[in-house]
Amino acid sequence: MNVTAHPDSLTRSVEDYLKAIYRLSPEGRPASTRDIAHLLELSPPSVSGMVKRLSELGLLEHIPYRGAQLTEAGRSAALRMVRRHRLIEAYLVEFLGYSWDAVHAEAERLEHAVSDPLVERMAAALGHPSVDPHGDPIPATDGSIHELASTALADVATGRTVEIRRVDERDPERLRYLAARGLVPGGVVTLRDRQPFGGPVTVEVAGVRHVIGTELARVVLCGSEETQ
Amino acid sequence: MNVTAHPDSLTRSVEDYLKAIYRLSPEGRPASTRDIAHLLELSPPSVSGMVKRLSELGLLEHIPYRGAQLTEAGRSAALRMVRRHRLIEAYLVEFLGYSWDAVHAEAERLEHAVSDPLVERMAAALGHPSVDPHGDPIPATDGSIHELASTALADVATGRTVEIRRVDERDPERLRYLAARGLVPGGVVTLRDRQPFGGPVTVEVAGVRHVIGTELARVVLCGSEETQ
DNA sequence: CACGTATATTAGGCATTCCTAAACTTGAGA
DNA sequence: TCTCAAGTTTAGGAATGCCTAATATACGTG
Ligand SMILES: [Mn+2]
Ligand SMILES: [Mn+2]
Ligand SMILES: [Mn+2]
Ligand SMILES: [Mn+2]
Repeated sequence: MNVTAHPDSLTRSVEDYLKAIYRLSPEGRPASTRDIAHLLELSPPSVSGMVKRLSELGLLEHIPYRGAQLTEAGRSAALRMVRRHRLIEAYLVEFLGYSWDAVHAEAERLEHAVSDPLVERMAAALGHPSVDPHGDPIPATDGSIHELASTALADVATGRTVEIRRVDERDPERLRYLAARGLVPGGVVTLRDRQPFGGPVTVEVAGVRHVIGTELARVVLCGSEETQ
Repeated sequence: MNVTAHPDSLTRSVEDYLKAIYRLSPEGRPASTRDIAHLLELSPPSVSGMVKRLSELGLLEHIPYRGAQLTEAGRSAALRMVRRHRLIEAYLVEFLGYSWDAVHAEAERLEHAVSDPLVERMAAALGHPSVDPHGDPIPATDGSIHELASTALADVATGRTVEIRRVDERDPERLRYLAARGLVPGGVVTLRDRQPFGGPVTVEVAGVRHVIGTELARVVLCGSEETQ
């Protein structure tokens, strides 16, 4: 009803559900119970129950057996959490010596505990950055967000030179592996070889070649235009 | 049983109960249900129930109708929270431009969300301070804490000059009032007058006199030895 | 020592958030 | 069109953490 409703105090669970559903609805397509359950590491029945409650709260619309879709209120609450999460990550790297593989777990808890003023003080201390340490764009306070078009490293044409834009933040080991090879946002890579049948790609970074499996090459997103 | 038990994940509620009971047991004397309920703004039956659970968890000993007393495990968990709380307050003042009246509410939430490594990074950034912005001593990681003996401003002898050591942190308005008059830790005050029958005291700070009501003068703690 | 009040506990209930097992719906393929 | 597997929901239950109302205890006072 009240689209601009200020969700005075959503619980940690509710906030994480909204964030998950936001993440699973790139073009506003409804998110499935199964995918939400998988992302949050919960059972499908738990998700069914919560989705029902959130729809009663006006945070999402639910068509049984079809999926859940955020309302404007839900989307704005989700973006508020995404902003917090990414600014906290940036702050921890910039001011507390964290490495990019350790910040996600910390932010996942802190995002629910910080106040709005604290988030804005961190943003100011950082000079209002536009992306977090993984290259993910940071939504503005009004909920606007600039997603840059990007191509998975797995899909870059052979011979093409591209700039890495963002990397999936969730697996610390994967992040350490990538960082050790210069595969970080801003890094420039040239795709040298691609093996058929979903085989690995060979990339060149700062003159060094690395063979990267498909699964990994799918979570490294690159600028879709060549960067030279 | 396991005295050095690492409380792997106490809930926010449990952590706040332990902190409250620690605060209410200055010399290890048991804390009453009533006092715990008052400090946490909960009903006495809620406290009775939680105290029973915490004693089953080995975090405190409870003699029904008499009171609750922390075990070593409970005390160490409480001190861990106190360390977090006070370091967070110090960090917010030092690095994020917070004033001393705003940090308590923020720390009350953040203390449950930070990781041990983050707390230690904040401590290092601060140069391992010994007191927080309110003058409260910061326990070491091993749980040791140096409480300095102190006298309430309300009890300082007339004519005496003392240094302010610590101020109760809980009421932001009170903290602003005190700061505006120079009544902050490290501030030097001379007690000029005391009205009888629990009347106000007159103090001199940096050449200016202020009349301070008894209730207020009781939460301002001063060095028990003269400082000058 | 009995009484009454302050304090504490027990009884019973509700909201939240999770679970497993059972029942239901959907839709793709036989 | 029928079948059935995958996916979803409902049913039922547990833990946490809070509440109010009722009951029990402790202790100072007469
Ligand atoms: Mn989270
Ligand atoms: Mn990130
Ligand atoms: Mn707290
Ligand atoms: Mn403090």
